[in-house]
Amino acid sequence: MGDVEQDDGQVVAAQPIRRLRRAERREQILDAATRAFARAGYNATGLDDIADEAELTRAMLYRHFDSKADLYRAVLDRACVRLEEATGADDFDDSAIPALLRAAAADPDGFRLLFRHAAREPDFRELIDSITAASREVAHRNLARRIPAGPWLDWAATLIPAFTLEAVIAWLDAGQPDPDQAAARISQAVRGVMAAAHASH
Amino acid sequence: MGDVEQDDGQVVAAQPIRRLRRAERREQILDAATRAFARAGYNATGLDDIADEAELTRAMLYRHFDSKADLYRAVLDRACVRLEEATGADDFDDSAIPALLRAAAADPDGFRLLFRHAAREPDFRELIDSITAASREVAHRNLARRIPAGPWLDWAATLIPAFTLEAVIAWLDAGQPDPDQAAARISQAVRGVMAAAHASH
DNA sequence: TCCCTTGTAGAAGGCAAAGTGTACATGTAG
DNA sequence: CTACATGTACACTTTGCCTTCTACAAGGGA
Repeated sequence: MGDVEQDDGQVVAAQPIRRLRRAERREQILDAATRAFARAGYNATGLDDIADEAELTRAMLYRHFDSKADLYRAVLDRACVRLEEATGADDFDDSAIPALLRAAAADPDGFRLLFRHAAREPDFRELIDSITAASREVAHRNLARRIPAGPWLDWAATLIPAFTLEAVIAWLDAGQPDPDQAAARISQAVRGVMAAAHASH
Repeated sequence: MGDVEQDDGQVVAAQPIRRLRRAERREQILDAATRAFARAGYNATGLDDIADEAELTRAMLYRHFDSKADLYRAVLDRACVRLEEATGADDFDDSAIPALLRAAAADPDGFRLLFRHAAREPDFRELIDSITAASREVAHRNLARRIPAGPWLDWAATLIPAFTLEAVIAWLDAGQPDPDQAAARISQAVRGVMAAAHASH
């Protein structure tokens, strides 16, 4: 029976127990964990929070993942894979920003989790560092055609990818208005930052 | 005696025990804690890490601070106060960015700690939120003269302060080259972002 | 119908790190 | 001189939370 005896002794009809196949349940847990972790990051999120979010018991989490860290890695990995699928090889051409917006809109919790939390967590940031390092490389190559080598080139190559991510997250926070306009505005803003970076002051 | 018997039985001259008055020692602990926390944030930094950094024992930390959280708050408070002193009322006029650069250069660990770590830590972000909220307010007011109310105004008002901080931190990471040029470049970049935000697309 | 898998509920274990206590050493103010 | 605040050293307790274990319930395919 799915019935439940409450504190006051009343017996009420509870939700019939939903049974899913392993793969489905796993995905559902990953979805819930992504939402839960996205709120406060790894440390501040207890397994109970995740279990509640997934409407499951803590025990079930351990039937699908070896540990909290394992679950977190699975969450981050999935978010990374989705991001890479959505953005392609990330060549930083004009199609990159619309692709990034699509990816963020398709999985906003995962996106925020990756760049707002995981990027600052010592035990996990390596996963994200590979992405940001690659972006910096690409930006560095592209900017090197206009900006002479030196600290300002390094500065711009670090700043522009970081700025782009901030702009995308701010767009999510603003309610995802008009993706096409967003892409145009962010692209223009990036050009503005580039201009400032290679101006002679 | 400041001498110390080592594992191998040898007795060597140790550092003479440095005794400081309470206020001095407190400041020294805050300095060390700022450095230690700045590396990895609150959770990933143990009291032993801080004690090592300060060249003291854990017990001493408790003579100056009630708890780890108390110490962290003291560190953040001091960083906030220094920041506010260095930037003045933060009116976001043209003097704001040079002031921000001065503040960051004067206390780079504190600056990074505030905006890279504390801003994402649920138990402590309230301290930083007041700063970022105020910046957003100011930006919102200034931008409202050019950008019609709506999601794009909100987007720009969130993004521009965040971008400015990213730019300052990237400048720290690049080795703090030429503060005057940095201010000019960041100001120009901000104008570029503003232009993109209020363009009609 | 039978039985395996998925599921609940909750107690108990274990471990890392915070927090406390005690004993003792020593520079410095009074 | 001497008393106290500052300091070391280190063992101990507490706590929070991950992790494991046990006992039982129930859906659903063979």
